[in-house]
Amino acid sequence: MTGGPSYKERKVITIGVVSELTGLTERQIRYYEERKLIFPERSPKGNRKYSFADVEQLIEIANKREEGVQTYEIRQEMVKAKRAEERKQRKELLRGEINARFGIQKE
Amino acid sequence: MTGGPSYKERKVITIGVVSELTGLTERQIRYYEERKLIFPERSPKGNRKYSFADVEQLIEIANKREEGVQTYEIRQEMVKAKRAEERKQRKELLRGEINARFGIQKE
DNA sequence: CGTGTAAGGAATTCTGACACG
DNA sequence: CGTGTAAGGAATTCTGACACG
Repeated sequence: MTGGPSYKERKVITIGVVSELTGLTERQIRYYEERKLIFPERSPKGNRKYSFADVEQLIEIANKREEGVQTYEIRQEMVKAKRAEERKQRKELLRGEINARFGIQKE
Repeated sequence: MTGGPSYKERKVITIGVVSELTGLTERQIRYYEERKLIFPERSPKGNRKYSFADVEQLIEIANKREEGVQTYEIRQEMVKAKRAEERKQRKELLRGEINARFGIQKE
């Protein structure tokens, strides 16, 4: 809990390197951003920077595209997964609060 | 044991980003390479690429430089540390071989 | 020794657009 | 829809060198 995001999440990789790592063209990578499938940060002067997690996400996207899945569908899956994740988070938070007030000694 | 070097060791970061991350100038970073304190890889077209481990190494170098330690001395420390590491490795390897031939059932 | 800087060139990245389908 | 490409400009990176000390 000290140094911020881990190596996997730090956004430090330029688009050219991401292209090498994923086999995708820069055009494709920028397009997937336009379709909200990937969210690079920007350097001070506006260059895109990606994390290893982004690279892995892009590889998954590439696989789905090869299977003929459209970017819109991939986007829907992502939104759905994200909502499920949030539900889980809220549930755990709630369980924690309940335990803090009533828990443990009760049973 | 599958996908090669981990996030920490993959050489994917360009010198400009390393400069931001470490606070060192590109000139300094290239000079420390000349003095064999750091070993970036090269992209197909010759651009330097660094790992997170390299970034951390550079931060340590920067700290030592601030204390007035010369690059030559830093280099010596690195060589020494590397040798100690190799000795440890050989020792473990040897122990493993001995165990494989004579170990365990003997006692 | 360690670092700054100006120099010139090559490679990178960016955006907006046209093309095909 | 998803991707290629040519266009023009701005920023990046590279090397070898001179400077100071």
